[in-house]
Amino acid sequence: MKWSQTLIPTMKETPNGAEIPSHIFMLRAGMISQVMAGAYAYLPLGWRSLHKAINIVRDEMNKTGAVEIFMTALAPQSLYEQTNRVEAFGNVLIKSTLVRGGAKTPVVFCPTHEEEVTSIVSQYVSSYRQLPLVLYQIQTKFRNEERPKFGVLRTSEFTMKDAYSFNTSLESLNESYNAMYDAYCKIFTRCGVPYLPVEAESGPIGGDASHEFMIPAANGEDDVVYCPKCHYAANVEKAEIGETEYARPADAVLKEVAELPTPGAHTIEQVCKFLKAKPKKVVKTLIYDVDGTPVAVLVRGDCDVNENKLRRVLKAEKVELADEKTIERVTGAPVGFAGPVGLKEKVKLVADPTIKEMVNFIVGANKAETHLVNVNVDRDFTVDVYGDVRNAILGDPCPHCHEPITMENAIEVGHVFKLGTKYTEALGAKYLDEKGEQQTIIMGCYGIGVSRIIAGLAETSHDDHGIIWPVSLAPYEVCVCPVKATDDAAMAAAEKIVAGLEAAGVDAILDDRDERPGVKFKDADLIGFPVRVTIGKGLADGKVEVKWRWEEEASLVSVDSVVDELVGQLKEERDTNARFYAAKNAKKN
RNA sequence: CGGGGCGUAGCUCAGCCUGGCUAGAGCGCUACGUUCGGGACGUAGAGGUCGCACGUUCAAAUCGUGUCGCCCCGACCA
Repeated sequence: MKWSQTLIPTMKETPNGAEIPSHIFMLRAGMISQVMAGAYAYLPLGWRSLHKAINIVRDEMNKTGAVEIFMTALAPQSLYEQTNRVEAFGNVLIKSTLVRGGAKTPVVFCPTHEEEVTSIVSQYVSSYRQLPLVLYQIQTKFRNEERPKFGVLRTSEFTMKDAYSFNTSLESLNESYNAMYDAYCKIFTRCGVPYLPVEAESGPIGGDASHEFMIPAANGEDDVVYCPKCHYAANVEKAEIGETEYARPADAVLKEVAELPTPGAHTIEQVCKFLKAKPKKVVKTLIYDVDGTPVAVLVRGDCDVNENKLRRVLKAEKVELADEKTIERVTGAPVGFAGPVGLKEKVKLVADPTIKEMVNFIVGANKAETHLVNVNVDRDFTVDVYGDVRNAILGDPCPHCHEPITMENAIEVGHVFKLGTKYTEALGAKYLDEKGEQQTIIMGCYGIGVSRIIAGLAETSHDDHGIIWPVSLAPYEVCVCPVKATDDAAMAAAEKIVAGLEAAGVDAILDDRDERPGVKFKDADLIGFPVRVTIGKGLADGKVEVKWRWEEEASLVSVDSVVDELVGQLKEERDTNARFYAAKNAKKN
């Protein structure tokens, strides 16, 4: 391919609005173009890279025995009503109406395909002999994000690989799950992205066990808990906190409770500012509605309540923050001044055990514009239930080895779930077993945000000059760059090299632009082609220059052997990313 | 949906506060010439309903109101 015949609109300056490396470089390298908030068109280079990721995903899926299908992006809303997910998805679901003649059909843009695939399977699978079956597709998903951001990392429309396993037993489900888990590890390794599988909440999709695949990155939106000693890793939403004995220091002096006016201070931040205290000295009291009954939940000021954990601790169905009315009724005060001491209405007190070791802390007074100081648990109030009801924070004990955990930001790129029978039950996907008895199919589902792999790579693999693509995802593997476009001998040599590479199945691009060398080099670095072959003065001696993007030094290679040499090196690199990873590790040390 | 910022040429921005000549710069683009190993230079050009609407005014890119769009923080989110 000749540079002059494709469309590569590189930019010298950072477009207004791009703030994180992946967004900045993908725009500047001319890979993507914004259409509206949360929607990007892939230009030739971006599309090529996305396609390579898709092919790697497809290859590994096929190797597991999964079978590719292609479902519709548009589905009747009624399908989602059967599983109650129109309500569950809420505003995330993009709805529309088809008008045909006088008839109107409500439809949705599919945010995922459990319903559709299950409906298909229920139609055509009826015997245990047809199972297990794993179907997958690679397709555009639509989710109305309330706040799309960070370029291609969070969009309303994105490319996803979604796979669904249909099993007859939990053992079979585990096999499918493990096969997917292993395939995901291979996929991310082949794509050159760092990844960390972590334990995860299964969220509104439902089901039991689940793991997320995370790319550790400073701009990631998820927080991951990691134990450096035993390697326990979990999403902060899920991470358990190791059990520890919390107790007040033996020499603690408990002061007298005092009531202090705190006008206008109804958030932790405001209270702290007002009383000149740290959030660690405050205990937050949140009133929750737990299956219709109000419950007070206590955590330290710098911690967040985790509703999933709370639900499990209380063995409840539904947990949500109580409304204003309930809070006022329970506390006798407006929102923001709730405290455990002297609640107007007797409610259950649930607390994080961390508060046991707190001395003379601050709580709301259940009275407008007032807080209590020097409050101590057991002396001033008693807790009904202690439990792990908050998100882990840096330094909490690991649930397995009790070492202090670390936290990092990460980008979610994959998620595997054991779904169970939630969808097959709702949509009547059943089969007859060996005994001729009717059974409900057991399901698993497995997703990869393919477009996020590309953004995640750019986010984790770049330098000041631009992106550093591994061979496996690079839009072109080799950029052949004659220093002078007007030099006929150089151009002829370049064309021959490109033709040779292409004939051997290497993706090569010829920078045939009549630009000054500096411009070409800068563009090549910005886009991040793994190999640049420079044809300049050395050609007189029969030499060209081969420079790998992530290596400092270029090497001189004979113009006659450069094609063979590169074909060999690239073949190996495509499969292993060995040079790429070696350079990354070298940089780390 | 709350808070903040921005909207002037393909891109990055100045001009707006304090209204007034033909609305500017750099990059990019076109032509010609000189250059040619890390974003060259000269000359000549093309390119703009100043996001949109209404209002104030003799006069609006500039002031006011409204609206739309984009970005960031928060809430939200398989």
